[in-house]
Amino acid sequence: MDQKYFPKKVETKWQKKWAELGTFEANADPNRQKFYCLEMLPYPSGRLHMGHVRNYSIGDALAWYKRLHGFNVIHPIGWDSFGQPAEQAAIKQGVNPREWTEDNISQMRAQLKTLGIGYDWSREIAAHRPEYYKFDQWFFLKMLEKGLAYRKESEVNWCPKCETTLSNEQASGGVCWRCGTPVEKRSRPQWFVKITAYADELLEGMEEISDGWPEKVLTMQKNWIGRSKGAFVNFRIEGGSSEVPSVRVFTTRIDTIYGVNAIVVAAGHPLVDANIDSFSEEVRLSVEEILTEQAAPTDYEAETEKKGVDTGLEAINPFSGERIPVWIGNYVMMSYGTGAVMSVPAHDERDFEFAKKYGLPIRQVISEPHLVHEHNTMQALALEDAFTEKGILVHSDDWTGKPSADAIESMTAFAENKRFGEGAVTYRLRDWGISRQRFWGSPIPIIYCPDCGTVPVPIDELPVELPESAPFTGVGESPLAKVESFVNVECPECGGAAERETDTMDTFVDSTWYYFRYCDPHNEDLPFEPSEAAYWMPVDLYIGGIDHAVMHLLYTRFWTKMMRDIGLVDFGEPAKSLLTQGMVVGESFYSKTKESYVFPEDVEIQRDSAGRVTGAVLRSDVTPVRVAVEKMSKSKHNGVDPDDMISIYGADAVRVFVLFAAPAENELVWQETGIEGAVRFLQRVWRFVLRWQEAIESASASADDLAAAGTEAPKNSQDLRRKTHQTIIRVRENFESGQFNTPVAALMELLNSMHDLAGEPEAAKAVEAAAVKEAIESLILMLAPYAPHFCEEVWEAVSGNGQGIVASGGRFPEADTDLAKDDEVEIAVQVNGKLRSRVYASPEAANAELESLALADEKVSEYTEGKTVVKVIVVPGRLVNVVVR
RNA sequence: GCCGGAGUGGCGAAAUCGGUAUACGCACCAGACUCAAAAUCUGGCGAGAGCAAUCUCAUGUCGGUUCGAGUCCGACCUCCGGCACCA
Repeated sequence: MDQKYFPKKVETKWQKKWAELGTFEANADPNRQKFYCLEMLPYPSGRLHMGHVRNYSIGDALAWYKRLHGFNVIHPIGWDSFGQPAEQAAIKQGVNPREWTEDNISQMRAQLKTLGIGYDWSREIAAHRPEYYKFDQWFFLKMLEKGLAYRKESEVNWCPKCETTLSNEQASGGVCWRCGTPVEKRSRPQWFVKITAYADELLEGMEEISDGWPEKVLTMQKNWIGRSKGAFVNFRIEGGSSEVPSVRVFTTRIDTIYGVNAIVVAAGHPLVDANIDSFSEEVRLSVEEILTEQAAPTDYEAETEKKGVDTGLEAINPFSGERIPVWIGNYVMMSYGTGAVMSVPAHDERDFEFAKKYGLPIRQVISEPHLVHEHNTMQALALEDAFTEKGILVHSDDWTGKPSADAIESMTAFAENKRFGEGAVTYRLRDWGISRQRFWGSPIPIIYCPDCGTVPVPIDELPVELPESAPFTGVGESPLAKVESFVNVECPECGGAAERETDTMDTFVDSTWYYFRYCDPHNEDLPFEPSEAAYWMPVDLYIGGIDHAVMHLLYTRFWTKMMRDIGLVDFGEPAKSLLTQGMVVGESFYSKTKESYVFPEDVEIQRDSAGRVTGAVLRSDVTPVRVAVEKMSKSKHNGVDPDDMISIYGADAVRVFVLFAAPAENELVWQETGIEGAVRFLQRVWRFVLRWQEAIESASASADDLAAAGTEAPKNSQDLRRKTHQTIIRVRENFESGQFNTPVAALMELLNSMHDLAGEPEAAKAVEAAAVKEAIESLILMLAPYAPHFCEEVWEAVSGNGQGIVASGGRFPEADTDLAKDDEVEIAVQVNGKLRSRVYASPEAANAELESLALADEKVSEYTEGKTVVKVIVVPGRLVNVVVR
């Protein structure tokens, strides 16, 4: 241990040692309890950003914590290395996507090693390598076999000028990213995976994981799946083409059917197609307008006004026999449900708005129970708003007077009997489209033969490898379609000339099962050996951004169930618990005059006397600058390069800071001054240990002697031991509940107490030195998850063992609850709920004792004098509240 | 627009079970050490009133439940995430 703390030196030393000793390599061992700590797979952009640092620091802290508890910890990493940026770089800069990706991975791997995250590098995987994507293809074929993969027509963003498919990002703002041409939607055949077959199971499985997953994530998934129980009802159409004699709607509220004032269909509904020639000019124009509007990429910001047009057709309400108009509305989507709805304005908000706008009749058929009588006598009541609750039916023939729930049941049965409808369950969830018209992804292993049709590539011919390169023009068909040697192939069935599928898979496919692959990363025959996965899986803690709450996490839950059904695993939920971390944000400065983001060093921040930011100006010309806190990015000049931070402050300080600064779930505002506090803390620990090193080495007192000294020990030592053991309890509790910021605060407090209570090492008695030794060792072991290099170095100095903390038997300290007990606690005394005084008592003091102590208190009598004590509430060990009148 | 969150000192935050609001850190102020500075150490630090003891107010806003609300309930405001081809 050097006289001064040199982070770089310590970190280099231990990173080398860890690699040599294989400290973080894990092997399945049925005799040991495993712990699977997983962080979300990064996209190899080339540079680590603070979000990564945060994600991996959290994971590594927990991995260390579990190792210190004797768990067999697996903590792997890999690369989500397929995807758009590599292909974008190929188009823009002419680089080879494979080389570009490999370079990025090398850079980021080096950065991760500098950070000292304890990964098992022998398990590293990368999605773009054939040995990995072979099994994307393998899974696809398995799903095809099971009927879980199928092809259908579906829309893509299309640039008519570049004649190419665009991602939503490339089509943002409704125009092509390269040429600015307005983007259209175009239909083409694409492959889908039947996630909807697992919709109910995805809902049911939530119960199993509800303890470990944030409720908000499960709620979001629940809403995304959007299960609704209801009924299909067919409405006969009068006066239209015989091609489409009726329209089917789905409703969850069949009980409101006597209030239907119209049928509203989507512009793309077959009824519209079938009758388009008989429609008036006005209707035809509206249809076209709505279709054009719906063909543009969705702009979520813009509020779409409800629009519609009466087709002139009529539908017959099968319950009442009433004739109602058929409308076309822009708020009805062909892709959702049946593409037609029954409009019940009195009981649905959207229908209400629509009816108000077009002056359609609004008839109330559900009433609040206490108003039923009025509704039976009056025809209708002018409604202010739609009444969407369930209630009692009115004006509904035989069903009048029935409660909604009963009516829904019997009306559905009636529709089934009369064969114009049936009960049904629908989902908002749609099947997962996995086709991408791109090069940089896993090829879909399908061959199209003019004679045999769609033929799967035989499983023993996998992988279908991507060619070395392709023409990357950004124009025309996917680059892969232009590589003849790839496209032209013999049909596996008839041997005739055939063509390969040139679409590749969505990169979400790669990330659905990567953490299963970590269990057995070099398997050539199977995605993983079931026995390996059986040991390591499921994941004990999965850590990643909240932005993945729905899609990735739903896909991967689905994939797990699919893998269970093909016999690879015997469970259906891949992760026991989930921690969603917040974003890392930084202050950004936008100059209105320059219309661009400017560098922080060019900005002068103005504050009021209290220190609040009131504004900012550009140093050069004193023009105003807008200050915001936004997600870090290069273009906003508010990013921080982790490498810079590490070289200035050291990896340990960076890690301590990101974990200390905010709870993992919160947004983290990057402030460089904060990290200096982290370094200062480490340096204080270093100096303290250095000062005491000699004294604690010569301290002969063992733990037993310490215990024997008991109450005979000097007060300072007793106080220090109490603080040490209280800290152990706190840190443990916090870790177990997923709090990573508060343990650091607790450790800082412990260090402060050590300073206050330790005294001078030269004058310390054996018992005192032993108490200090206990504090130091506990502190180091508890700090190791945050600052592993630092703690390894200090541990080596105090223990004399250079094999590393875990290998030399270092374990998380155990708390002695007796030692942690306070002699005396402060009890708050309130009068009528307001804090008036404090009394001191033993933590075990009985309620009656606390009550009399409180009532005897001078301050309390001041407030109770002349009044009657109505009630005294005592919370043991906390407070006494005297209620007077 | 739909779905899901979050708002506590100058700043990051703590209080996890309805029980002493502001632990810990940053910034700032004062002092010690120093020729000086840095580093380090000591002390102060929500707002207002008061010489002081102390009192009043304060957890986005408004209202409610309770002996007691940052915490529970209702309405609102602001900001953030997701919305199926960024990952």
